[in-house]
Amino acid sequence: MEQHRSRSADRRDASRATGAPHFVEAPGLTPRARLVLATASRLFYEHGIHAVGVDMIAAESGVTKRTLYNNFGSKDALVVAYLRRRHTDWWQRLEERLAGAPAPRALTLFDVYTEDALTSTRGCAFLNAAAELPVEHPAFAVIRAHKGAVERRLGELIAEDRPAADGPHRLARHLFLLLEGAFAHHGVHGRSLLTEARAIARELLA
Amino acid sequence: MEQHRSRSADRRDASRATGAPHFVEAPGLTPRARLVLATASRLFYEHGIHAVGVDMIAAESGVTKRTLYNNFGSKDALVVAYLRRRHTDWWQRLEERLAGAPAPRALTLFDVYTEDALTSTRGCAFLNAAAELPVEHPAFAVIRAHKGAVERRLGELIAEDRPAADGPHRLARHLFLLLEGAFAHHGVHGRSLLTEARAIARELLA
DNA sequence: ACCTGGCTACACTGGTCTGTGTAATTCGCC
DNA sequence: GGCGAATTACACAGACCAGTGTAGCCAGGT
Repeated sequence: MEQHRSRSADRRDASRATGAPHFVEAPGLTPRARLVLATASRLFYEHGIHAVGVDMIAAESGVTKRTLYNNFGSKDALVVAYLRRRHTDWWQRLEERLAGAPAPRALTLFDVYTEDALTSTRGCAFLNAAAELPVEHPAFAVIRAHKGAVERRLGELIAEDRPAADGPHRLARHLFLLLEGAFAHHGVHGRSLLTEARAIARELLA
Repeated sequence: MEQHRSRSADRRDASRATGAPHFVEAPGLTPRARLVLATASRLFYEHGIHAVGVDMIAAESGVTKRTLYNNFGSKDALVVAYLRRRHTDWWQRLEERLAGAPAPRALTLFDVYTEDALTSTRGCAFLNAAAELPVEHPAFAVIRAHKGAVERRLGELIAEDRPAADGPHRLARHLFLLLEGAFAHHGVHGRSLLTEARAIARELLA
């Protein structure tokens, strides 16, 4: 299970090493591979990882299973790619919104999360993946890295909003808990508490 | 898939109908059925529902697969029983703690959650189940009912702590988000933020 | 004209999944 | 002792699972 590196993975590494520009949208991926990854993302998120087989992904992509395996090597690797890409896409969107956002910019995090919540009823892809993957799974590190990055960025934004405030750490944690709680609730009830969480956060930041 | 009612399910209903006393510990369940349910609870929680097969549950219980199916009828029904029981057990424990708890009793919820978090690293069984089950699954209603009950109870406790406070609803939601966020985080990082969440909650209640 | 990399088509492996059929056996209870 | 319910032992079905092997097609670049 997953002993070889795929050709496109090698290609990606090569482009990184030579400093060639790589795009957020499918860095070094073959067109078919991009298709597969997009389909897998949709299905994994919508139905869960265990519930979606590689046959389904290939069929839904209009691609042979062979192509899938030539590009990603294993289902586990595809899951990693899914979450990695989900993170980079999300992060880029966050930074775009942050660029022109008014203070307190910490609220922008709530806005981006709210955007996500509007187009789905399955909550947070990373929380869901963590719930059904064993901690030894290579994708688990991606999940932890994502959540850690979000929490860290939130801390930075709060420190920037109130430069010499007492206990920015605690406030950051407080807001992070509100975010996670609202998103977790969204996964259960299909509707979000993010607007409420945002309102609470605004009061706390005032 | 799941068209018949098991004999023991009929028996349980009968005991309810006749007003016979039923215990929280396995109401009307056969000894073997109790064993199976206990094993299933442990395995489902530890490894996730999709990752655990009925063969594994039967083997781990030292019971034939036939016995499992004679008692529960289907895996789906076993999952429902798992979450139902998890709810009733947890609820009973909560009410016991609440009985002799000092004000503000809303904090007791955090204490019970913290207790749970001490003995595991996989977060909330209900959030995890919601993450990997389709919304049409019969167990999903159990999950929603559980979370709804917790949120409602929290509202009652807050209303009791501060009888005429302004916006008890909002405060209840605020504390609920803290709870859920802390437990979700626990599922990802294996360590809990519940002590921090409790500290924040105590300040909010003061 | 040739070569190469991406892709298709398709069969196939070995394993696991939920669920069933059946006959023999044990257990609790009257 | 005997009745009936619970359980065992075990084989089996049919679907699905991740993953592989192989041969050939096709397009772009040189």
